Amino acid sequence: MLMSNSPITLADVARLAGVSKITVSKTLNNTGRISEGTRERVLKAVSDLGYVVNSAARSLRGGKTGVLGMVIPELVSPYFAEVARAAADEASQCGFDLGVFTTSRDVTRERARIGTLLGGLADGLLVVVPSGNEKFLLSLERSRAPIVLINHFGVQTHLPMVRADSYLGAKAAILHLLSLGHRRIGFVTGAVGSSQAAERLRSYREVLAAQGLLDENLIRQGNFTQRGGFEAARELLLVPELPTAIFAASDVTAFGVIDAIKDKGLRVPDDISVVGFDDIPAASQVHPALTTVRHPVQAMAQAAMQLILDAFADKPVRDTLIEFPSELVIRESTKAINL
Amino acid sequence: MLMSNSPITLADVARLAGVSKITVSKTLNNTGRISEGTRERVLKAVSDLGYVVNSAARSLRGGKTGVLGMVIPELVSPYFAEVARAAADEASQCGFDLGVFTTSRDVTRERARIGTLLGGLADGLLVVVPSGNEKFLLSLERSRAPIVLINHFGVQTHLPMVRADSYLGAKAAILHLLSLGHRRIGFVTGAVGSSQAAERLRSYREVLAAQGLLDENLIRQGNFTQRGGFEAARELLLVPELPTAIFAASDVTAFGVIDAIKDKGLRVPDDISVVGFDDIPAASQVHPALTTVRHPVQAMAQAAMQLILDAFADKPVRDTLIEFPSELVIRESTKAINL
DNA sequence: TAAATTTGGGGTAACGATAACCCAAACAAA
DNA sequence: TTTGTTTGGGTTATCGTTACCCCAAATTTA
Repeated sequence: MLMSNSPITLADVARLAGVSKITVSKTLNNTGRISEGTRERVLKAVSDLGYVVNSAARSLRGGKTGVLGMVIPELVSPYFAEVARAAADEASQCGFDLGVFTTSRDVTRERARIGTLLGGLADGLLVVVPSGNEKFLLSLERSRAPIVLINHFGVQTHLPMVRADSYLGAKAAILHLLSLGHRRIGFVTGAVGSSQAAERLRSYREVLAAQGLLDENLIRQGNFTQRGGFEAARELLLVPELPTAIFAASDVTAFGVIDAIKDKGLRVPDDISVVGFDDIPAASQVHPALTTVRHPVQAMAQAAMQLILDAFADKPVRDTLIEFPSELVIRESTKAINL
Repeated sequence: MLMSNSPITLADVARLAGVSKITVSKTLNNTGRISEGTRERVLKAVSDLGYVVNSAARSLRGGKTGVLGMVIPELVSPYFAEVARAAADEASQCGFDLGVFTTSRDVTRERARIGTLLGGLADGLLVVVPSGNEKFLLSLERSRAPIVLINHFGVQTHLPMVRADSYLGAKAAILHLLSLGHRRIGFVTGAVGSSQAAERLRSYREVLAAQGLLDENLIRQGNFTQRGGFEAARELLLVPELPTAIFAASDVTAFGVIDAIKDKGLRVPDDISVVGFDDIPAASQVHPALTTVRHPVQAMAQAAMQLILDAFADKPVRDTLIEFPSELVIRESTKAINL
């Protein structure tokens, strides 16, 4: 158990066990026929030396590294963090490790990075792009390594995709509020340019318009941050006739909205009901617990993993699109309107 | 720009440019003497073919991959997410990409994974261990690749470490509350087993005891989650004589505490002041904005990166310990006691 | 003019692991 | 006894890149 300064290779193990490198390799990979005695000697040598395979060498030789890469826009966003967590869990289940990278603002650098990753470091890639960058996707499409897009909308591509519906989930949320008797329902949007945010707003507009309840004056611009939600709601609460419910384009936004409502001396849900979107972990931890629309991130992660595995098995995955419905989760922040 | 099914190598570029592989390599790495004309032809071929170096091969040859690994206990914790973000920013500044991995519950697997990472995939490692696992650290110490421990307390090790003080920061927070006139100060602890949580509690006890104000009955157990903070505070608010301030062992805990206070019909900070710890991004986004103790994660990330770079440059880094003071950030959740 | 230096570029080998192939010995079948 | 088959294991070549060394031509210096 000495601290050797040079890394231990197969050759070192082979020497100690008195066999050839191949025999060690075969033992560790369970390929080829090895006698029980030899196997034990090899395993002991491996353990004594603390040998671990050099992934670079294995990768170069054509094997897998056992590492998958994931690219997300940012780490500190609870939603992306949750998506990454689900993916990491799922990858782990399948015997892979997941390395999470954040996208670089610089597209050229991003391309280079993806190249690096795919050039032997990772066996495959899960990419979450907020609003698809065309060039970026094109360069991705040219890679021969498995790549799965998550929550991608917009720019056309042949890459396999997994995503969650936002439209129907938002519709369910609005219908829920309507069923509780709410007629004046406000909306705080997500970030400009986010396709998901656009879908949620579109759903809000269409459902309320169908009921003749759409009032554009009850819509305020948010940006997926808590402060954004706070500011937007504070403005919204300045209208002459207050809404009895507010639908926020994300849970984090909803937290800001709730802050603003409480700050004005009103109560949630007694005075104003609030619905969020995403069902991030914190949604069930706040008080009152947040009624929200859940994106089935676990199922998405599973599907994405399956696509990666399929690609490894040379099954065709191009042009695959798997879409999951989002689901209304009713908690404590919504309540029937008090007449 | 054809979509070739086999990856493009140096040889392909060399063929197209009419030079040898070595010339291409030298051109790309700026080593050796290359004429301007040749350089241009090579660069054009690289660009036409969309060539990117195979990191595995480069790593195997003894070079660097340009990728650093980071291991954190969990992705969804705002504090760890923030630490990871800071590290990724800093790595990016230094020309590295940072892959974030979450620790596996299984120590054996963890060892294997670290081995994989260090076996050619990553040039170095930043490790955040919540409570140091001895075996794990030992195996880390035997690696020849640069490793930096972040926020490590407890188990002895020779690995270079960067950490933030918790004791003095907590002391500053308590002194702040005392200066505002608070005499009954509650405390909601962090997770059992966390060395950071223990430090914060120790500080609370010692400072208050020195003033003769320590009341063990005002201490409740939390677990670094919002719900934990909520439950703990709800219990705490059942004591006959209410505290006028509550110190929470983390910002997330503080959010739960605030929820509980508001839920009881009291106001923050008018009735009860609240102080958190960590200064996660959300702390400044909530309303009222949270008074808290900031861990200088950016500075820590910078220092950690510097240690990695030093190690690359063969400077001695063993047994280095860089500790940063934490800093009180006064916002809106604390207020002078109203008599 | 001859010798020394610079410039531009190529050849070879090696990093560590493993797939494909090969080869002895031992055993069974004919 | 001869032939066929299994068992256990080693040889060779290769993945893509780059450090080290070498060589030819061009240029400078003596």
